Amino acid sequence: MPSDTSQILKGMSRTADAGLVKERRAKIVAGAVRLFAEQGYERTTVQEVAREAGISTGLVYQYVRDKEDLLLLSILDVLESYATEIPAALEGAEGPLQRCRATFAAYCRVVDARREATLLAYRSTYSLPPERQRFIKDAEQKTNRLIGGCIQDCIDEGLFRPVDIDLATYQVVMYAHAWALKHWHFVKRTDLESYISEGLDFFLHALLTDLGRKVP
Amino acid sequence: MPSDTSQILKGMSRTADAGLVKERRAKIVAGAVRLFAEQGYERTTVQEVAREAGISTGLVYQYVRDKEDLLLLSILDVLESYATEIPAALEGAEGPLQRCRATFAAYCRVVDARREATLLAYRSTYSLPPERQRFIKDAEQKTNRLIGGCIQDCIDEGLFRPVDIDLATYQVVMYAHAWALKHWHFVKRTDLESYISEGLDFFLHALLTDLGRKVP
Amino acid sequence: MPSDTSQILKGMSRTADAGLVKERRAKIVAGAVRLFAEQGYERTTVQEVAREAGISTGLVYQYVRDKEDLLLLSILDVLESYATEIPAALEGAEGPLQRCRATFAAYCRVVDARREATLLAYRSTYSLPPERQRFIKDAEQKTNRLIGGCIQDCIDEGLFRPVDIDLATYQVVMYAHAWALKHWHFVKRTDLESYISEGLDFFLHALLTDLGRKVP
Amino acid sequence: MPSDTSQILKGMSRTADAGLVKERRAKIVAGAVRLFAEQGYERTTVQEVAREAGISTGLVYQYVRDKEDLLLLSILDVLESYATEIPAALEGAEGPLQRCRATFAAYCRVVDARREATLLAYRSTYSLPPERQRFIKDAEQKTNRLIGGCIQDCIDEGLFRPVDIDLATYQVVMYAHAWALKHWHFVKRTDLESYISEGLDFFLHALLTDLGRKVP
DNA sequence: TATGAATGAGAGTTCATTCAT
DNA sequence: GATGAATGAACTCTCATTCAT
Repeated sequence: MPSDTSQILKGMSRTADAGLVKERRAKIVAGAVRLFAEQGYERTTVQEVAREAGISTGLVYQYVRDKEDLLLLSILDVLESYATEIPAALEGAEGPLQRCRATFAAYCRVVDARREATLLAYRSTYSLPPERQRFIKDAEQKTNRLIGGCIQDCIDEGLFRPVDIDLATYQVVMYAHAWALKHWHFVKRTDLESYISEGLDFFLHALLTDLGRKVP
Repeated sequence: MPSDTSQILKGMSRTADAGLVKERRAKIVAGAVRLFAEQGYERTTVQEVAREAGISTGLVYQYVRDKEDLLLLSILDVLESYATEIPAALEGAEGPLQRCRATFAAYCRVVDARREATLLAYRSTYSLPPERQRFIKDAEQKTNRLIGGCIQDCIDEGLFRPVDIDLATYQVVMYAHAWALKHWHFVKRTDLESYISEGLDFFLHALLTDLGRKVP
Repeated sequence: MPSDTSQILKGMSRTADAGLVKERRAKIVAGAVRLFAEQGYERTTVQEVAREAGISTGLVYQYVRDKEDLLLLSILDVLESYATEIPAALEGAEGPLQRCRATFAAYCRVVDARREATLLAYRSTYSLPPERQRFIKDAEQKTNRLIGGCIQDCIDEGLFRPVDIDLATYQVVMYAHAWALKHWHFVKRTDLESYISEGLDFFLHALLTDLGRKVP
Repeated sequence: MPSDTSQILKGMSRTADAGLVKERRAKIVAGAVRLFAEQGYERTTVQEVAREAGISTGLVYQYVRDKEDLLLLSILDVLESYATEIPAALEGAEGPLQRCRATFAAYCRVVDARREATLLAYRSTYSLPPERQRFIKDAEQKTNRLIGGCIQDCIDEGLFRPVDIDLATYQVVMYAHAWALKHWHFVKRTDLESYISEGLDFFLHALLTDLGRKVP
């Protein structure tokens, strides 16, 4: 997460005890994500979030300044899970190509695991003031750099054509996000693992220099 | 657009004069799209839409049953421009590959032309009741079939690998949509025409059977 | 109708032709009575009244100043039918007792014929300004005097006990009105003719001086 | 009151504390009855009801789901006072005839005490959906059975002629209600106590088998 | 800390009435 | 005379936020 996240978070709460703050906030945000994803941000009331978290309405405002804060926290929560789980999936992967494949698959899997929340980020980021939108976009970029790094490595080793890293990265990102964005369509046609392997196939055909040896 | 669109639209207005209804509605929807795209659906008031259209609040309800109707009309307006402009761009394109390229470029250009409105569709479709969401998704599918048809033709002629049409279609769709969804990012790096040509390059590398001859 | 009804009515219309005014107004009021009775005065829109009368909204205001005027006219319409039909029913009735019986029955029958409209008068008179309420009450009194007259005659001839005319009159009035006011109840138990004869029986038992001879 | 009243009432409030709910609701309804009776249901705004109760507009909706609920509660409030006060007036009355007289008088007195509210019930019941209208009519029937019981007893003991209980009951009911419905007329002519005794006289003359001994 | 009753501004929607045609 | 599109005030209901307890 960007270095000033904690700064932002700090300003939100009126409570001293840092441990309790973190724990409570996690509980509140978990409920908020679920409700916002299900019903939309604007249609969800702070009362509902409080009930979902098992606390009183007023107490929510001890951990959050605004309903808007709740949204920011919810979206950051999703992005954070990307930033945590993708690197985790890379452990044990050897060689740039393997790391690339693993990243691709990992991204798709996180999106699948947090499908509704991913949609939330797409739908509701714009409900935040510009400054906070930028904050979220920065967080997204951080994950993107993980992917870009893998692709760069493959190019450096001559495995991939020398394409524009940025565009290739977004091919991966959008493919993963599409699993959430167009899930209503894909769910009727395929399953996650096929989606991943077909996507990888497409991606590698587009980039590999020596198809014959590496795709299969 | 699905055959029963007119049915849905008809039920919305309380005014008899069909010509006036169409004209006024166009004016109202134009403003609504702009405002919804700018501020979000929920944050935009019907009063604002009325003011933007230069009419009174009450009059809006002569042409629309609901604020929700306003949203449906706004989203359909975008999808309709896809369905109109993509086929138009195909005129004069000869041969499946040329048609494929033309479609790809056309889609990106429509999305660019209606960038904000495309975002609106992504953000706010979920604010509609399920039945109407389906209606929108159907409209989207219709455009997708245009793309799928081109790809199928290329496969039939042996130009493309025999990939899953559906997935390849969504590669195109998502690439075009990404120009709107991630515009905040791309705008700093590239322009529409480069975006299109680089995307096509990626897409064709992934699908063409005989790269040497056809890509460059 | 009271002598100044025409004065009131005159002020309502902006149209010169007295014949047309009367005819149109009758059509408008007929629809208004039906709609007001069915849905209530406040829930009925002037637009609906216009549609029911087969004319445009604006035209209603040529024959009526106000929506309120529409209500006044509607209620007067009911009272007028009382004032017309009750005397009509007395024709041919001979002797005070026969006239009393005829009046009693006639009132019940008019109420039955205009049941919904009678309810309208009960429900909505209070929606009018005090002055107009008084106007309606005066109209009602006129009918009441018809009844009072019959009772007085019976007393004068020694057929009835010398009771308070006013109270006895209201016994009749309320009994007739009850057929409308409590119709939801009576309709399950009896029919109009039984209702009338049982009511008469009760009434005559209460008033006749010589029961043995006259009731059966 | 019907056994499921509490069920209906329960669903109306969003506040847990049952004691507070009851107290507040009583305050709100008291004001609502006054205002509805004075100005009519449709003409009274929820804001006015709130102001009358000394609370904010929003708070009204913590104790009531709808403006319509407010009306239902208001009407039930009147009927409830009938159901409470009439039996109370019977205490100490001995013998069927005395009980009958007491009931008659009690009903007239409750109507007098809640005259405006009685009118409200007559005027505005139809503003409720059919199901709730039935609910109110049921409540009314309960009171009517009290009256019917007294009359039946008098018949059983040979004091009254064997008339139709139902019709005799409604004679009483309508006479009492008439004190409210036609108060604008009676108030100029008589007072409550005379109204009661003259009404009783009429009623007993109509029903008693042995007039000579019991009326005076 | 924690509660949840209380606030009140603000949104969507309706409809009596007008007036240009 | 006749139309019906247009107006905009007014009403019901919601909900983020506060604060006495």
